[in-house]
Amino acid sequence: MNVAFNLAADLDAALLAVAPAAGLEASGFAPEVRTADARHGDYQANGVLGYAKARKLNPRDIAEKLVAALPASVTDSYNVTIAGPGFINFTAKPSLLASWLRTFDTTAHLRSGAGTAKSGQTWVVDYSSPNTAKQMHVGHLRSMVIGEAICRLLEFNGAKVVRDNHIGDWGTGFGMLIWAYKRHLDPAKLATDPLEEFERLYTLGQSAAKADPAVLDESRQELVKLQSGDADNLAIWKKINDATLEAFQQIYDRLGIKFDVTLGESFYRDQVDRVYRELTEVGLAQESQGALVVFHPEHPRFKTQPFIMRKGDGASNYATTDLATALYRLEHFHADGIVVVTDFRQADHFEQLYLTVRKWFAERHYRLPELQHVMFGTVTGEDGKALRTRDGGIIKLKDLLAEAEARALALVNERSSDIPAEEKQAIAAVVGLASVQYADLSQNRSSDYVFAWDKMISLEGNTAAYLLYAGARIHSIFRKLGATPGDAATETAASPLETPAELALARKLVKFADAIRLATDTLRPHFLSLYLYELAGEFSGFYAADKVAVDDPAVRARRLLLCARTLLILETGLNLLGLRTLTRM
RNA sequence: GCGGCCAUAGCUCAACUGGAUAGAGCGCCAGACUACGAAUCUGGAGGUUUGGGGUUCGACUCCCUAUGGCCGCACCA
Repeated sequence: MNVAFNLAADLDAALLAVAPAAGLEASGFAPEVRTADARHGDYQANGVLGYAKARKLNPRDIAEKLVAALPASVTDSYNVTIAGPGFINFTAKPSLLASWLRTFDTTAHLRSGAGTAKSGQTWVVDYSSPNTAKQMHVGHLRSMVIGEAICRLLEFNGAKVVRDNHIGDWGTGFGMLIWAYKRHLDPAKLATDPLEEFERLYTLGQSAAKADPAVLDESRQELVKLQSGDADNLAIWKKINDATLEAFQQIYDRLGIKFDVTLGESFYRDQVDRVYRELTEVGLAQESQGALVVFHPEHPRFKTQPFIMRKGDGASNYATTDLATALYRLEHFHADGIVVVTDFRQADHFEQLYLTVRKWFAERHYRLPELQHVMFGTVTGEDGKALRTRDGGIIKLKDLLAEAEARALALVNERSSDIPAEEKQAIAAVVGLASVQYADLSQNRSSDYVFAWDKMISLEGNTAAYLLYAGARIHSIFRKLGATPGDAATETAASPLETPAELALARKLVKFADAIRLATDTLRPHFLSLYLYELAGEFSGFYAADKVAVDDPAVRARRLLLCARTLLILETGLNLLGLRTLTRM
């Protein structure tokens, strides 16, 4: 039997194919097959309701005609019923579930099943993108964690992904920083902890500029000098950037993030003139109060709120570099899609940017890639305000990760006394980091999220530890029985799935495809997280209900097959989210 | 002032972008280890989806409105 990876898409296509035979106008009919509440079956088609409504027809009649026209390939695999006002419900038969599980038996096979959705496409994903000369703090975490998960999802769907760290290394802040560097540098501190020193200088420059307009003016001039190639300022700038990037790399290594390119704002410095020229030529840019700006007359707000692409003093800003960046991603990477992962406060900026890019590219007949601003909410403390240390300071990311590991270690020590100390340390590193990542990924990215250690590493509920534990338990079964996950000789001996818990688990497993599709289409990894949590729950139920280590070899074999596939999908899914997994904990 | 986002169980969050009786976890109550790992599982209680209108076969979801919160708005990113 030839089984589709995505059963819902397969059913959708089947319904569409028989629509003409059932007397429907195929052009106006979308089957709308989606996963269903388990009470109703595995999949449901809702499309006849809308179709019938638009034509004032009886939806149940239409549903009946469609079902009658379905080919044997569908009716052999599903129990099909019509319910309510005209829902068509599909319940997969055990034979179909078994075929799917036998077909998608390795990560490579899962990948080839999923990898058709975006094959041949190139996506540039712009994430992390911190400003240099500052330490990474907790606010930088979401972009990294969500961005990496999105990269992996896109790759799994067959896209070529370019991970681009679009660092902020060319902004106004550098004017103040260079101003302070020239006057207040402490060489001893520069040698011992450069980032602390840059941060001190930056803060110093910032407050000096705020207090004294003359300093502000001098800072601006430092920036203009830098941007026009002044050798001294460039040398200082380079020193700052090199030291900062080195420090960032330690965090990236820890999170398992590897950028393909690090093209910060400074990379585009010699491309901004083309942006000024083209946008002026096509009539989008205009002078206003000394600056070069873009208005969007059709937009309620942006008709008066300018998109400033060159400042009054002649310096570029992030609008300029972002415009140049969009062009570069099209021309150099041939991007079909561009994803920028930043917090929601930049929503206005990206709306203006994309409006401008669309008009600009249309005027010049450039191909327009799909432009996505993936935004996310604020990380808050339990008081609902932005997360801070107890004394009101900013939480440094390296401290936060260290605390996660320490808390995880305390827990491993408490729960797993029989594991050697060095392995406990390694386990704690995985659990600690995964908990922090998963807390972010399990939640809809657009809402703010409350950072609470206890909920994050508490091991109960929708947490990384719960998922890792499910995996560790499966590994433990195979260890105990001396079996290997996915072993072909074992699996050929498997008898048909039978018990309610076996079937429920199998039903959940085949829906991996739907979770992947949903998470990728919406660029929202939490749909995958939620699925994995439900899968782990389904496995725990199965584990409690049906013993794997039974004497009957055929029963044992089919349960081992279920264990192996659960493990495969669980680990594949967690890896797609950017988490590492464990064999015991 | 203009605009954006948000408001779901006591708490933290889901609800597949308009589908069927709004679901989980924590907490609470009651159970399950001579069981392949109890970091687990099985039940139970808990809701006028912030209030009020509207759109339609159907609304947490779309529109209007009120309230409350977060955020952005001329040279920071």
